[in-house]
Amino acid sequence: MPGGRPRSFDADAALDRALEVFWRQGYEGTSLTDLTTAMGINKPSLYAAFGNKEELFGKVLARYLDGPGAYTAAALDAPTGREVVERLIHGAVALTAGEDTPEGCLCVKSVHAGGPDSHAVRQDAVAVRKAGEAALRRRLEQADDLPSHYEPAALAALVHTISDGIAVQAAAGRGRDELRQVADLALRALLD
Amino acid sequence: MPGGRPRSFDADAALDRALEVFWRQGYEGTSLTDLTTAMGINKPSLYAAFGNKEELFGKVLARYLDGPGAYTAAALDAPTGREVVERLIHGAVALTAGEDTPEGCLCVKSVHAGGPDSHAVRQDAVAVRKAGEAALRRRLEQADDLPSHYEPAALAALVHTISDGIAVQAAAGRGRDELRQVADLALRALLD
DNA sequence: GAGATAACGTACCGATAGGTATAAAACTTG
DNA sequence: CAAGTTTTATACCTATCGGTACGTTATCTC
Repeated sequence: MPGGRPRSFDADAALDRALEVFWRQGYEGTSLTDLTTAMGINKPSLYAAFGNKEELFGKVLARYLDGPGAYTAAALDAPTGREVVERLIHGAVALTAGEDTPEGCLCVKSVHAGGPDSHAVRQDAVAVRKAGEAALRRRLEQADDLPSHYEPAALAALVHTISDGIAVQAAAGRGRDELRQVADLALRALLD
Repeated sequence: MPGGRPRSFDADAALDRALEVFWRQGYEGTSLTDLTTAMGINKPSLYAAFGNKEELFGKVLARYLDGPGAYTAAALDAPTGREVVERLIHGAVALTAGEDTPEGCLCVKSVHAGGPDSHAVRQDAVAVRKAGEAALRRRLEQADDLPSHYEPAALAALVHTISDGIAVQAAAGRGRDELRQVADLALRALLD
């Protein structure tokens, strides 16, 4: 009883194209025409496969976390607390100033979508960020190699903050090499 | 020979209203209707007094730097390098998590306007940021009380990065009290 | 008070926003 | 091959976008 015309595009590949557009231009700066052009499909196909713009963004955000942003979860598997922090900070540079991807961080960009129609999108981004920081805090609670004056929650917040700063710097055009120096200096200040 | 009907609104006050809207909603998230409503004037008056949306934003950005953002220049007058850094970081918290102003930083938000029509605005914000950091670097070059392993340029970049991170955190909803703790912890890591 | 000047309010402009109705096309199942 | 199903492409919808033409109103100068 199924049947029907098969779709002529790869949904995952199309989602990746949508990710790149949203990542580069932000939610508000991206039109449906931008999306359909980049994805190589037309609007009815987009709506049938992904829902409206807001829902598509939700799926793109999930893919972002699962792909380019996966380092944040992976970093928590490092053996020591210091190494967790190092991986997060270096990972932020690699992500936000990567050579084959747009500059900046999709999540940070989305937090700054302030228009009336972007409320849900901003909330999504905020929720993702909060969950990530909570996971980092829990991981740091189990580390015993960090300078003793750090409370895990406070250190998690600070690492998150520095990571955000790196994303802004990348979005504002600072290059990868310079950004790596900033990251190394931050790590020395934090961990030495 | 002058004459003519006098304008029925205070241009400076209107600019302040425009500032608040842009600050809260970002450049792309703000429509002319949002602006005229907040400013209490209609479109022809807006265009006659401030030019188009892009030019208005330029004037708003200048006013932002001269008003809420003036602490960045004022901080450079502090007697010691340490105090300069402290004022900048604490000032970032006060600015981005102030109780009577929108959360976040207009300049950081504007950097994240990624749409095709926002190119000039993003460039403006980037230029302002670059100038600010250069001024900070020059000030730090003349400080002799900072930990000796800091190069002024690198420290300026790191302080700027942390300041950006604070702005993102504020935009993402972290409250003032928590943010102050983050700032204090960052200062201890940087300067102790 | 008569002109000249400039800001005002309204009503409008083309372009584009996000989103959909409709019908042709491409497949699976019987 | 015919029926049923789903995707495709085109063409269109309303609302709003940034921006402006135009006639009215208020002021200054003479």
